[in-house]
Amino acid sequence: MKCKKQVVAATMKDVAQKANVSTATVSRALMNPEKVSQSTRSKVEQAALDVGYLPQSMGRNLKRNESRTLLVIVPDICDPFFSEIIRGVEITAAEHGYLVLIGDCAHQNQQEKTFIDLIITKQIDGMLLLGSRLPFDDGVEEQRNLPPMVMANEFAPELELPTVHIDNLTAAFNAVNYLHELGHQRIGCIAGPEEMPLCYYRLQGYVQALRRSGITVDPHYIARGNFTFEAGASAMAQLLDLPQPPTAVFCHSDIMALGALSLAKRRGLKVPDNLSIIGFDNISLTEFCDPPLTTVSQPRFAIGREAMLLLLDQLNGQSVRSGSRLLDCELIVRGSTAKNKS
Amino acid sequence: MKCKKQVVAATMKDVAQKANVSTATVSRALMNPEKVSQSTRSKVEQAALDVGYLPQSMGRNLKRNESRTLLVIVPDICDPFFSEIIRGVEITAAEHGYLVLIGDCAHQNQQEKTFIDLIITKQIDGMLLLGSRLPFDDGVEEQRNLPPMVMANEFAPELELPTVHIDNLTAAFNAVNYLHELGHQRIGCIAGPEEMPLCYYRLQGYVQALRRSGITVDPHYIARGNFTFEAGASAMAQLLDLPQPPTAVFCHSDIMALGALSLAKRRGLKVPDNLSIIGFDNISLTEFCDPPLTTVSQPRFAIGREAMLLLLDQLNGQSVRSGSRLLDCELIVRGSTAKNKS
DNA sequence: TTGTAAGCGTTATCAT
DNA sequence: ATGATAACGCTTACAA
Repeated sequence: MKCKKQVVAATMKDVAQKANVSTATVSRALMNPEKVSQSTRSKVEQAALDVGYLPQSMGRNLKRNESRTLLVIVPDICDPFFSEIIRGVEITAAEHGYLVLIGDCAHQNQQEKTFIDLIITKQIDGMLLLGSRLPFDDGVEEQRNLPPMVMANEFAPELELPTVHIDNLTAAFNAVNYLHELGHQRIGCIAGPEEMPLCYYRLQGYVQALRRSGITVDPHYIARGNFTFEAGASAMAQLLDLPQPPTAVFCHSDIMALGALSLAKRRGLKVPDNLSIIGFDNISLTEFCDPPLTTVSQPRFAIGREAMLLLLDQLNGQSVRSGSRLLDCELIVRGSTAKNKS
Repeated sequence: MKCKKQVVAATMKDVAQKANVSTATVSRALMNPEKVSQSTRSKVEQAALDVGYLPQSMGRNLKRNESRTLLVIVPDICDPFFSEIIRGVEITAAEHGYLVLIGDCAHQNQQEKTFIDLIITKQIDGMLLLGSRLPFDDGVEEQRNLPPMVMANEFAPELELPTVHIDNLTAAFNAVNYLHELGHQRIGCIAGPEEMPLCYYRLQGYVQALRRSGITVDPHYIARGNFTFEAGASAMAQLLDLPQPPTAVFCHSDIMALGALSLAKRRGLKVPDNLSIIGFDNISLTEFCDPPLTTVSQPRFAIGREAMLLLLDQLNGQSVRSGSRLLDCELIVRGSTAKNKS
């Protein structure tokens, strides 16, 4: 029996014919079962089953003027930090019948224009931002009305978006404080770019922890890097070249911490014996490197999930949950930190 | 001037009114400019510009019975190996006006059912498989007619799909041969699951390289793991427990190689002095670990791009390019391999 | 060359 | 409780 009766997907008309009712009734029976009689309901349900009917989204979406698709803007899809957030986002979206498009900002090819077009052409109902900037020119949002948006992981006060985030300041504070408890006095910081709000908070945490410990903050002990391995290495070099190099370093990301670790080793330093290093994010790399990295773990899956829930709330017109969600994070102590022996 | 004239996106009707023509003419002027007079064309173009018109995909798609959206099935979105493939896929798709949905198979939540539903409900026009299996029960594809598909990275001969891949056998052969050239005679293999065609080829490459070198293949030197760090470690343990443990190991993936590396270190072995290790994939981790891993590099971005091009060809009804595409890969020699000193 | 009208698959309004 | 009908935005015969 090779021939297929039904080459194309079943439509509502098919169900209607099979059940001897109108398409309107089919729609009601399936959407608002309480609005049809018991008998027709089961008649329709049976017919739908028989022909293998599933509502075709394009017709429905056109009528409802929605796409049931969301866009998540990712600064760099190849950065492992974002993978698990994305998974949280997608699973949660799927649970609520939404599809998710990934907007990768790292490459030029995904032009800014593309994203705004997705909005104008009604291909997305909402956006989830994992970076701190809108993925198109400022000012555009004044001309166009933007769809519901939520920000996760980063901050952009001027956008006034619901946000899912950790307490970066406290996390950094605790990390640096841990180094101080280990007896370190000269503690450096390898920070991310100034323009990232994230980094501002983490730097403040660093500063406050030092102050709290009665240590004077020396700007020379603060090096900047752009979240790459190489930047971490050269920032570390910069710190080690100081007359009194730090005995411990707090980094704004694991990748930079790994770069710092690598350079320290190249210079013949033993980690953690001569130098303690703390990273941030707890990407899987940190378990496997040598020594394994002490770092701050963020609940990445939960960040994705909560952000999506916030977005779904907006789409459903519910009062925006609570504005924002603060999630817990945790200092994971591994082998890259030790008591100060200098 | 805060009030917005146009709260909703401009439709073709708006353009038609502005240009004093019918919507049909607008459609023609924009789609088939040669079918309208010079004057009306510019009139329409101007009007479209004025109202900021972009075709709304839902209307168009409904009419054309397509979604301009593709689905890429990823075995595990958190496996860094796939990230860059996905980037190649997305950029190429965007260049051709297609959107890409990511189907992550790793978690249960993304039920198999979901994927087949995307097909039935016409939400996707085609699929790109990064694993060797269809993401739903066998047999289903006999009842439903599946959309155009392309496979990348893996193999499934029975599906008879156009495929983008490297020559796994030769790559493995060269890697193992390199170990032999370094003087190693007892060469182990940490292989992936038997049911992955990929692993069959890599194992064959291992076997053929040994034979070619006149080395008898000892099945005890072949350990299996499921592509996780832990599996790599326990496979390594198994090999080291042999009466005559190998002096070099070829691994089917970097992650397993890192597991092996970690265990070897825990047992007090020096890599590469006492043991050489080769991985597969060249994920970014391999540059940063200690020692950096010798591995086989795959052109991941190109794999994604070529696969997408193949899929687009099918969608355009062009004769499927060439059936399949074979891409080059390369042995990257780093610090985890050295001359046999035993 | 251009306009009219039908249709894609749904849902919503209005009768019945 | 149900059915006819119009509508969402776009494309395309067919007519003019």
